[in-house]
Amino acid sequence: MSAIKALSSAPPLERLTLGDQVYAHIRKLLISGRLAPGDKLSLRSVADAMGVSMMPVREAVSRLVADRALEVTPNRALRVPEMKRRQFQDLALIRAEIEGLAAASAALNRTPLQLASIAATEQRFRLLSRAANPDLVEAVECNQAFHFAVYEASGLPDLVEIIGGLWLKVGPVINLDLRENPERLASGSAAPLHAEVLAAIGAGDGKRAREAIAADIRGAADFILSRNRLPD
Amino acid sequence: MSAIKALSSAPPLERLTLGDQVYAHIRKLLISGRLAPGDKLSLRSVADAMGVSMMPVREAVSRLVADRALEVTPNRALRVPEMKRRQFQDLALIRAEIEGLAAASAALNRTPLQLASIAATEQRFRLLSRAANPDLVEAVECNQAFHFAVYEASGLPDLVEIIGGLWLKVGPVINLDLRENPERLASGSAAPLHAEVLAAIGAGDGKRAREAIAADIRGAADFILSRNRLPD
DNA sequence: TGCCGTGATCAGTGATCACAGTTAGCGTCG
DNA sequence: CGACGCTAACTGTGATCACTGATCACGGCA
Repeated sequence: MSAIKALSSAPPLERLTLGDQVYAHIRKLLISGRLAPGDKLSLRSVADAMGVSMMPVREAVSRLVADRALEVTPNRALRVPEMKRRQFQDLALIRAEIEGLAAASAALNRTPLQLASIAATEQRFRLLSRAANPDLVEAVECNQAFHFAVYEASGLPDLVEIIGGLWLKVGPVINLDLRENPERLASGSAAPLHAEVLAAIGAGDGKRAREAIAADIRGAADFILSRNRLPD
Repeated sequence: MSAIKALSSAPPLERLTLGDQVYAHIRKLLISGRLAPGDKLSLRSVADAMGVSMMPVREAVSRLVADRALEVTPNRALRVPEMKRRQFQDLALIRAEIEGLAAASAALNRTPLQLASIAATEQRFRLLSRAANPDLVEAVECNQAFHFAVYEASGLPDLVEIIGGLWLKVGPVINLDLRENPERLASGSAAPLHAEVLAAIGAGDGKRAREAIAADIRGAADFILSRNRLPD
């Protein structure tokens, strides 16, 4: 029995199907903006590109379609949805509320370890946004890491999942825009607001954390809307 | 050309795949509580029961698993997830916030037609909950119809979709409980709170609508938690 | 020269087959 | 009589094939 016990200490042993891997891959491409709105995909081409059969791709795509991260047109074409201006505004409103709740909850429930993790990503993002020639891909990932470090600290996994779905929708717009307007990183108010979030969470001030996150989201959304790259 | 015009007047012609129909069917079973936590399914049995092959069922189930409305255990068993007590509390908190936002937005954005629809479902629910021997299945559906009439009136389809995902998770618990404790319908505070929601939306008072919806959600959650049927 | 029918080609959807892993039931041995 | 071990049925996953429908280019007719 002792041998059994020794073995059972290791195995979280999560199941990783091919479908899950394909899903994770496409999801990352979407959130980082490497798949832009309007881009077309096909099950067979993705299957060939990833070296698997069509089945795992179908499974992954059906989930992404359910998340509205992809869409099948009436013509049976598969593509990244265009985001209407109005929808983008609505999503910013929704995100401010939901991610604000997560930030407020994080201020009350975060562990010291989680606070340290938030502080670390905040510092990394601050240095990155100050750099003379920042790596945009890294900046995008770092911004995401900071936000989700905060949200994870809320202790509400169901809420984090909802937020992930929202990022999946706005990711192509936000990160594609950042790629084309790199100056937003330095001139924007993201870095100081992140610092404000960190300070509020450290102080256990839920209300302040909520407002800072909401301001961060609204700031980025207003910037993108002002550029007027969205249809409608 | 006039003949062409005559033809084009009719056909919205929406696409309805078998996978979509299977998804809608299982989803309805879950939300109405006819599939209870712990219930086991299998792709083949569902396929046989619905008279289709395994493929559409796979497509539907993969979406439901992505929504956490179903889960595949490491043993490859497929079942309705058990809800931990803690998770149910968290979901009530999240729902109060998100559905509260939808109600507040509905108070500001509802059309007269939507207001009438909300009033109609409110009245139906009120009569039903006063009845001597209420039809529980109908009451469950009517309660759902009222809530979503409110949320639809928010004018935020993305938000409605998120709420749908939340109901998918809590549906099996809430409606299974209602089935076993029918007295909650008459003794509960749902009917008066629904009336309050209706009044607030009619008056365009977002804050009041938000608080009434939140109170309704918390009331039902507290009742179920007091019955202590949940593990952990 | 311009339009429309027609074919090839490729899209997603659904069915069927193959496989690895698990589970449960039954027979056998101690 | 009880426990162990094997086998058979059943699970989800992945691959392959068949089918309907949509797009587009070519060619013939007006």
